[in-house]
Amino acid sequence: MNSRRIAPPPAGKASVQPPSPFRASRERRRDRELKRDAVIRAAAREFNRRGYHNTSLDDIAARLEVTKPTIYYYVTSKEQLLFECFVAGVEQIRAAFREVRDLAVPARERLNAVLRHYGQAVASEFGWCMVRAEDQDLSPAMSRHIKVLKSEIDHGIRRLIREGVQDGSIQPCDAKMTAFALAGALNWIAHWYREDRSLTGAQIADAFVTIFEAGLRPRSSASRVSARDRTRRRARGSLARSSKLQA
Amino acid sequence: MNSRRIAPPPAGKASVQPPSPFRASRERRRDRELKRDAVIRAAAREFNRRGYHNTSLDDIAARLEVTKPTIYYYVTSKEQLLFECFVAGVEQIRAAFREVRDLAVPARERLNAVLRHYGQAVASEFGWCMVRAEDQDLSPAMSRHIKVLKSEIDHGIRRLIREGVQDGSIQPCDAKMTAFALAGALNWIAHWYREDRSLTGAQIADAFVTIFEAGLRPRSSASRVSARDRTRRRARGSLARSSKLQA
DNA sequence: TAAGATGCCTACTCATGAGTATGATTGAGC
DNA sequence: GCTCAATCATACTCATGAGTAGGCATCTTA
Repeated sequence: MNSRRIAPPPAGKASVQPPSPFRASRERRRDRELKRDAVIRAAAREFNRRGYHNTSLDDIAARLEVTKPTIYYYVTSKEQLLFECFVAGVEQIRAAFREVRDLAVPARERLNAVLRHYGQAVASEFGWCMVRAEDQDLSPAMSRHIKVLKSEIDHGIRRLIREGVQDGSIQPCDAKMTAFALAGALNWIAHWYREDRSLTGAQIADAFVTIFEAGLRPRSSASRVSARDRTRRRARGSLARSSKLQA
Repeated sequence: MNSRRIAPPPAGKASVQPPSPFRASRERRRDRELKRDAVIRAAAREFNRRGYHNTSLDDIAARLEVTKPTIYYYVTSKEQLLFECFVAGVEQIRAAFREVRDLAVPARERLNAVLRHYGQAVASEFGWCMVRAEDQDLSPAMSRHIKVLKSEIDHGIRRLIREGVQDGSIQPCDAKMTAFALAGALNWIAHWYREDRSLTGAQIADAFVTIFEAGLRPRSSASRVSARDRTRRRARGSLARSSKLQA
């Protein structure tokens, strides 16, 4: 419920292990905000590594080389920790919407810009919390708050899609389902990006936008040769059987 | 580790509350398999409702109108319960691959068929478990097993994409990223389908396949009017600013 | 109808982890 | 140097929930 917001992660590659500001110097220095941010960021990292329920506050504290009560000095509960991580991630996406709102370009380009930022946010250190924060893990109040934020983003995407259909820059489609598909593909990055970090968040986002734009079906220019002619005939296949796949 | 597999859910709309076979009749009947399936299905439902960690075995037992030790009579641990739910979901997708393998149709159509089954599986009662089963919640052995199954499906999709690019039925693209995007969009159904059940799993899957096929950019036939001409000019926008969105 | 075998329950153990009471230590301002 | 507030640690409490020990019915089979 704190209105402060975590700054986006420092530029450059994901820092491997940022030094804890707690043990930075022997004297206890008084930079509360800095330390609070460090607590939340450490929590995000641990949640990302081991999941919310499998991470104890002792784990997070150990990461920061402090003890559990110190965490509680900066935050009121474990739940709030998750919530703050969530908000930090979502805020990056909200910023993308604001940045794009007044641009004089077709809606599809504005949508692409938002999706690019979206993808990068999901690949950030807060991505996991943003995407996996379950209503079930949070109190009703926080759950409601999160739902509102999520819904806001969802409707922002739908609106851009509708505008794109209107201005002709986007293929006519069901805005709701399309928004679900786009957001889902991007959200899912948080699941596999931990294992496979061969690309940066920006590269992934770009690749996804390219895929969304083009679609699977070949464009006229690319389908000079009839697809049917090149189809491999298969041994035991039958076209009759294929009909039931449409059911 | 049990090799038995749960049958796909009974046809028709999602049954609201199937009667517990435990209290079906006064006499204790000896249909072990049936009851075991009921245990796993009940677990899937509760995990779906409240999440894995927020569901106690007492909850699941209560659902079945039995007590916790009864659960342990059919299953060795909570972890195994999650694992069985996962496998039950994944098996539906594996079946789709088998069914499609020998069809003599372009790869894009085979891919579409798989994606349709995929979407329906994710919208099924086992969808949540299949999609949200985290490695972190499971023992190393089961985690490995799950990763193998997931990877199998992932590579199956990639293969179909590559075949489609080869036979000309699919737009040239990065098979790995495209597979991630498709699977992600479909997996995400498990997240929102609990709240919004206005469509059936099959309808959602169809809608998604349509979206994937078409892509966002209008097809030649649909873009008779230049997009640029229809673009709304916006008050405070500037094209100069838009350049930084590409960064 | 006696003797297992099967199915299920009552009543526990026990580890884990969130959150707290209390007090020690340090720095800032006077 | 003294005082107070900010900062952090030691050492707890306490609820929860996974898993188990042991026993009582009920059914099957001879």
